[in-house]
Amino acid sequence: MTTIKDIAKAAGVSITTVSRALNGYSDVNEKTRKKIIEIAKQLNYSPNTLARGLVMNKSKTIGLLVSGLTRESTKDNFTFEVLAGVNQYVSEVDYDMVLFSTTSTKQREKTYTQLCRERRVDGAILQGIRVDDPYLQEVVESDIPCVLIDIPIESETVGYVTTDNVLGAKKAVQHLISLGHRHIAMINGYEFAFVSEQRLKGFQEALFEAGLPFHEHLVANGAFKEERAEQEAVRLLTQHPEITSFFCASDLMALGVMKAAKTLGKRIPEELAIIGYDDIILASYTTPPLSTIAQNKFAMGYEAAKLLIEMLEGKAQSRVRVLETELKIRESTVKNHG
Amino acid sequence: MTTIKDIAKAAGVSITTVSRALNGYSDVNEKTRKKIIEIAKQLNYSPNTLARGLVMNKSKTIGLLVSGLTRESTKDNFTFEVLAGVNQYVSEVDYDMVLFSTTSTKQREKTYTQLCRERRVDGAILQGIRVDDPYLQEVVESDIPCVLIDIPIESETVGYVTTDNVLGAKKAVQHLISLGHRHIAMINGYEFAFVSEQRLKGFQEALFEAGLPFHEHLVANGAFKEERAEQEAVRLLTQHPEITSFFCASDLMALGVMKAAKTLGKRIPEELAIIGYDDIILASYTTPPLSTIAQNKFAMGYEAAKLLIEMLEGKAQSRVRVLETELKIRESTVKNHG
DNA sequence: CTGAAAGCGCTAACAG
DNA sequence: CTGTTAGCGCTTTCAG
Repeated sequence: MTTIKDIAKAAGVSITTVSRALNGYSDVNEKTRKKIIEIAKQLNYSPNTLARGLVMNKSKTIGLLVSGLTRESTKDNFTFEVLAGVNQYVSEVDYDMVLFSTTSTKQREKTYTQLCRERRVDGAILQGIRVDDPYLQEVVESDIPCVLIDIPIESETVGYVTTDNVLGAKKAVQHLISLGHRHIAMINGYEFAFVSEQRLKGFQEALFEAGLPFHEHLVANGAFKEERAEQEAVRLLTQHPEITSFFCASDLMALGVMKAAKTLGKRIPEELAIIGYDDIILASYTTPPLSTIAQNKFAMGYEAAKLLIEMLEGKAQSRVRVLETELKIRESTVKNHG
Repeated sequence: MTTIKDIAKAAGVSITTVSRALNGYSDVNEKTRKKIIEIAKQLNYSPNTLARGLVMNKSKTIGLLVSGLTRESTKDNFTFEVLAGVNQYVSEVDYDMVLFSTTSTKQREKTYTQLCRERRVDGAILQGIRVDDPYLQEVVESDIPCVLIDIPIESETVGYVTTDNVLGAKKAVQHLISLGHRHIAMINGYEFAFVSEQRLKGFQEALFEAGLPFHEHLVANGAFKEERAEQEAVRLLTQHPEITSFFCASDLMALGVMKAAKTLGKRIPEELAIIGYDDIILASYTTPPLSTIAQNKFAMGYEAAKLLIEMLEGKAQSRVRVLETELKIRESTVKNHG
C-alpha cells in the first residue's frame, strides 16, 4: 500500500509537500503539485483515513445507532428508509457512516457512548431508541454530538428531527370526524414513546375542537405491534360496540385492527373505518388500502444527517427540525376512494 | 479523552504494561492488571480504534457495498434484510460495519476499491451490484477480501453466497405444471444478472423434464421493475392468449403482472396463475396473496458476513455458500389455499 | 513480569 | 514555496 512517503521519495520532495499538494493547499508550486498528483495516481495511492483521523482527531464518520434491526423488524421498514436518507446525505458530503445496532447481546454490554468513542465517530444519529433507554441519557450527556429522531432533547451538542405528531394525529382524527364518526377508538404505541404522547394529544385536541367527548376507555396501547393491536381491537370492539372507527398510531397496528375487523366480520370501511400512521409500503397494498398519515422517513434521515453535520461544522442555525406529514385518504376510511 | 498514557501515569506503570493488561496478555501480574483495569474504568477509558488500526494494519471493520439504496428501492427490501443479516453477524463477533452506497454521484467518482482502501476496511460484502458494473472487476482483482452476493466469482480473496436459483425456479415451474398449466410465460430480470440466467435455466429444465416445449417468445425481461413487468405481461397476454400462468423472477415483477391481469380482466388464479420469486413482505399482503419462492435474505447477509470474517481470519473451509429456497404456495396459484 | 524505544501514516507548527 | 520536527494513541520487538 503506497503512502505519502513513497510518493515523496518518487517525487524527490518531502512528505510535507506531498501532504500539502494532495490536500489542495495553496502554498505549493503548481508544477510540483501536478507532478505529485501524477505520481500519486501512478502509484495508485489511497490516503489512510485512520492515520489522518488519528492526527486530526476527527474521522469524517458518523454513527447511526438503531435498535431493533432484526429479522422481524423488516416489515415496518421505517428504520431502513431513515437509513437510506442518512446515507444519501452523508455520501453527498463525503462522510462515511458506520452502523451500530443494539440488537445483539454482545453489543449490549457496551454503552452507546463507548461504541461512539471507540470508533471515534464525529457524531451520531439515534433512531428507534426508547425514551427510557438506560444508555440514552448517557450519550446525550456526553460530549458526543447527537441528533435524535423523534425524541425531543436539545442541548449544546444534541438536536433532533421529528414530525409534527400532534398535528398529524389531529388531521387523521379530523378526517374521521368529517366522515361522521362520533365513536372513535385509538390504538396507541407505548407509554415511553414521545410520538405516542403527541399523537394522543392530537387525538384529544381533534375531539375537543369538534365538541366530542374523550373517553379514556377507548384508548389502548398496542406496543406498535400488529398482534397486540389486533387483540386490543377485538377487546375494544367487544366491550364497546358503539365504536365505528379506529385511529392507530402506526400502520402496522392498523393492519392488526384490520385483522380484528375481519375476525369479527365487520366490513371496512362501511362498518368500521381505520386510519393508520406512517404510510409504510404495505399500507397501499392491503385490502382495502389503508388511509394513513404519511411521514417522509427518507427525509427524516436525510435531515438528521444534514443537521448533525451542520452541527459538527459549526454552522447549524438551530438544532431542531420539524417535518410535515400528509393525510393519505385510501379505502379503509372512504369507500371506493381510489 | 483518556489514553493509555493517562492510565499508565495514574497506575505508576509504563504504557506497555497498560496495553498488555488491557488486551488480556498473560504475562502481566494479576495485581497490576486488576489495578490497571480499575483505573481504566475510573477514568472512563475507551481505546482509540483508529490508533490501534493504524499500527495493527487492520480495522476490524467491514464494508457493505450496496447499490440502489434509494428512496424508491425500499419497496423491495432485499437490501435491507441482507444488511440486517450482515449487521447481526458482524456485531456478534465484535466487528463494525461501514456502509458504502453507490447511488450518489459524489461517490461514483471513487471506485469500490478506493472506498475500501481509504477506510481501511478489512474486507467487503457486495450486494446488488450488476455483473457488468465497471468497478466490480477491479475490486475483485484487488487484494481486498470480498464476498459477493449472487455473483459467482471465486478466487483466493473472493467468495460468494447465493441460493440455488436453478432449483428454485424449477420448483416454481413444477408447481405450475402440477396444477395443469401447459402454457407458462416467464418474466425474467435483465440480461446481466446471474440470477436471471439461472432462473431461466430452471424454467427450461422444468419444462423439459415435463416434456413441455420451451418457447422463446413466452419469455420477456422486466428489468426487475414492477411497471416494466406489467407492460410486458400485457403484451404477452395480448399476443399469446394461450398463456395460463406466469413465472416471475421477482415478486415485484409479479405485482406488475397482477396489475396487468386486473387491467385485462383476468381472474387470479382461475384464469391466470402467477408465481413470484423472493418472498418480499408485500407478497403475503396482496390480493390474492402471492405464491413465491422464498429466499432467506437475512440468512444471506448473515452467511456472507460469516464467510468474509472466516476468510479474514484464515479459517474458511470453502469460499462458497449456497442456501436453500422454499416454495410458498399462496392463492395466486391455488384458489382458497390459505 | 515490566519498561524503553521504535514506528504505523499522516498533519501541523515552525523555520528557512 | 519547501523541509524539519514533533507528535496523534497504540502495539510490539527487545532488553532487562
